[in-house]
Amino acid sequence: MNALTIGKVAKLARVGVETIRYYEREGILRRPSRLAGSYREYSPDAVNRLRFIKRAQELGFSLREITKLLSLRVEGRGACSRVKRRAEEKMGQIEEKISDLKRIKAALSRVIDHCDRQAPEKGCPVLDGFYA
Amino acid sequence: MNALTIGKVAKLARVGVETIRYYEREGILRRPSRLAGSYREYSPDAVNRLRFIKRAQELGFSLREITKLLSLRVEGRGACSRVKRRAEEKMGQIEEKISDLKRIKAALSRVIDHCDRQAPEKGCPVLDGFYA
DNA sequence: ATAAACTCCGTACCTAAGTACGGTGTCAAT
DNA sequence: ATTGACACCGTACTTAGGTACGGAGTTTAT
Repeated sequence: MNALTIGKVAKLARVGVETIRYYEREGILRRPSRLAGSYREYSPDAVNRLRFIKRAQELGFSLREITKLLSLRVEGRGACSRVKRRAEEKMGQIEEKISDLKRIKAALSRVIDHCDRQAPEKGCPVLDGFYA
Repeated sequence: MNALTIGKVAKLARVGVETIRYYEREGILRRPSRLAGSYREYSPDAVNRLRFIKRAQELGFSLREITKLLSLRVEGRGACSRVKRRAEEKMGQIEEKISDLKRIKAALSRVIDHCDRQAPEKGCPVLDGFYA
């Protein structure tokens, strides 16, 4: 049999098998169909979903937030305005993240610049740039 | 006495007093000087440092990473190239975070757009946009 | 000068997010 | 048909990052 079993998904998404089972228990991943022998069988989408989850965590979102983020879609009438509001809210947050990251980036670039001109730096350049 | 005690710093930085003591134990915050009565006394910088730490956590950095980030400064000779290399590395990471956040943002904006035109969405628009 | 509010310290406890264990069942290759 | 790799499940353990507790000392306000 040549199915996408949990181990293969884990390897492709670079996560542990136990992590996948954990996500399933927590309702972050839908429970997959089962093969004859009771093994889990995944669709290739599961790999992307896992990769997204991992990356989103590195971007500072909790599993709870990620779950909500991934479920943002328009389904059925009435859901629309609610979904839209949540999407807009999240977009705002993300814009703030981007702008703070840019500030840290700019601060780092000042550090590098000071390095280049061998000017000894006093204080904390990274911090100094952040609350300017 | 009108000193910046731990409670005031905590309030200004919107963190708990216990968090500050925890950061001190973990070496993330330098141990402050003490007043006569053995109370901790902070400089106003401590507040900014704490705010930075909190924000950086929300941007997906661990306390360990944040500590290293905050210590990136040129001090003494020889340190320069090492500092520069680390700063450049971190800048790369940050650029990747920014670009992934932008992709999520674009995906959200597609969700909102679909909402506006009442077009029912199939699949997962957020996810679909991420691995395009 | 006494109470309320704040701080001290050490230790214990908590939550999120995994990670490991151990005994059993399944599959693929020899 | 046996062996090795993989999967099943439930439960227990771990790590990061706090948060709470409790008894004692200090400061501030009344």
